[in-house]
Amino acid sequence: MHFYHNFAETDNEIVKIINKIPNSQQCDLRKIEAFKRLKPDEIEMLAEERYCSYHNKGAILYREGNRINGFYCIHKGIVKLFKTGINGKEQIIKFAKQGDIIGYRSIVSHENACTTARIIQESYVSFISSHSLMTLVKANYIFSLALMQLACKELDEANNTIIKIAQKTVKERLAEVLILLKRDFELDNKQNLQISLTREELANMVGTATESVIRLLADFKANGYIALDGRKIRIIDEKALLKLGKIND
Amino acid sequence: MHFYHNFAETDNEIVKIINKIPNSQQCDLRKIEAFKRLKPDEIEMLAEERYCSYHNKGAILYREGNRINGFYCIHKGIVKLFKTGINGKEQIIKFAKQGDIIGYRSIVSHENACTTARIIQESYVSFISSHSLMTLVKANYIFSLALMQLACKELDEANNTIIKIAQKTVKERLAEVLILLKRDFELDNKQNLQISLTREELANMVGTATESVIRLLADFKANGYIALDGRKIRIIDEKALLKLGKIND
DNA sequence: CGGGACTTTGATGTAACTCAAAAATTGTGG
DNA sequence: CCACAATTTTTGAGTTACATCAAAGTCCCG
Repeated sequence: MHFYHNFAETDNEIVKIINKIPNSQQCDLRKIEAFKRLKPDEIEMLAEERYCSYHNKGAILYREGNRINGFYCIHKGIVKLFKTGINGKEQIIKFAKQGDIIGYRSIVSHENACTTARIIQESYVSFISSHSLMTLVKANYIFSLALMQLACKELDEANNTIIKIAQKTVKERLAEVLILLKRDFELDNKQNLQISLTREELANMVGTATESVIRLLADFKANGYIALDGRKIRIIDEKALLKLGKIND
Repeated sequence: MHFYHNFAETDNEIVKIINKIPNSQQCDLRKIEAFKRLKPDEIEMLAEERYCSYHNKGAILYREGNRINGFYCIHKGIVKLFKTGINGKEQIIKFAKQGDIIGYRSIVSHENACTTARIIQESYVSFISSHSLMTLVKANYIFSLALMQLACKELDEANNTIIKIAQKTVKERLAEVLILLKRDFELDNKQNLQISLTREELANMVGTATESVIRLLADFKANGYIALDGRKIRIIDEKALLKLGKIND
């Protein structure tokens, strides 16, 4: 279990004030996928009203069950979204990265956050109020449609995850997760997966025990599919993993 | 495996012509949840353009991977939505019933259907074209928002299913499924679950083997939690099932 | 009353979990 | 920068929930 002693853990508001940063080019709203269909003046309006901040690894943006009155745009870094299940075991729903928005679901539905968002790689984010979002939805049906498409895309992914967990073995799922991590996140200069996860986090993605992940990674390594160096993972034989994971596309 | 010899299996269009029915009060669009926020004249417009039909058990409304150019409203009956996984094994995503709409995700995303929709209890449905939907989205942002909320609600449910399958045992999941079926579908005059499912379908909801469902149902019966009479299932001790299924709410 | 589809029961194998304890890595304060 | 504490990772052994395979029994419906 983790116990990060971070300001964000204890008081979200204080962190925001401490971490406030200028609306620099590091926080360009035009690079947010969901905003691609906004007109220049709408982007301008958002840029005026949004709130930029910087967060270290371990910080919490929002917590499952909390009321949130806005959503976040990720300009840089990686944010882990997870739900807390039985005995406090995490289930990782997704990793959000540059260009993604998170938390919009809760404000559209007028419900409390259904996941916790924790920074796992130092991030620049913007906070946009629920009010700003609603103004745009009202004014621009193309944007509204884009948002709907985003929700539908995530729904599709979630349904695919259900069938994966229900029908594939742990080994197959782990192989697939490695492939997906390679596709979603760049490689570093040494060809390793750029995202750094603990074995426990990998287990929480796959839906298994930490020990199982460890044994399977060792197995993959022994077969020459991957190379391991601490938390660095390098995929050597992607084809083998594709086959092992029964991945079609 | 199933081999329904139904027209719908071989030619969807023919079925529609055969099954066309008048736009009777059995197909009242005002009873569709997603249309609650439409104005009377908008409902009127939809009623003009929609297409009503009747389908027997076993009929297919659309198939995973098919292009669909509209969506369906369920006025009566039950429709099973499932994805086909490894070795053709079904994973049931949800059951749609009176008041629900299905297939809208695909037309919003301009993608092929990601599930197959099969009637499991004789149904009255309306087909509404993609064009009609878009007209409404464009004209009425409140409706647009309602649709977005629907997608977000389904997304939330899907995420909850993920954590359930990943962290609960088959026994716990089966107990939960029985509870959910009781909540979502009425009981018949003999206090049995009104929805009639094969053991295989139950297995495809839970994500397990048919034999496991059979053994666990026998176990539940032996403990006095449920009564069985063929496919009729009566829940006797809901509290025990709640506890067994580790259900909080 | 015969045949196809479902359901049930039994026997067996194994993937994966759990618990425990050692080894390695990471972080921290003096 | 080192020593010590705290995580995290790894390995081992034992257990079990669940899948698989096979065969018999039951239910329909024409």
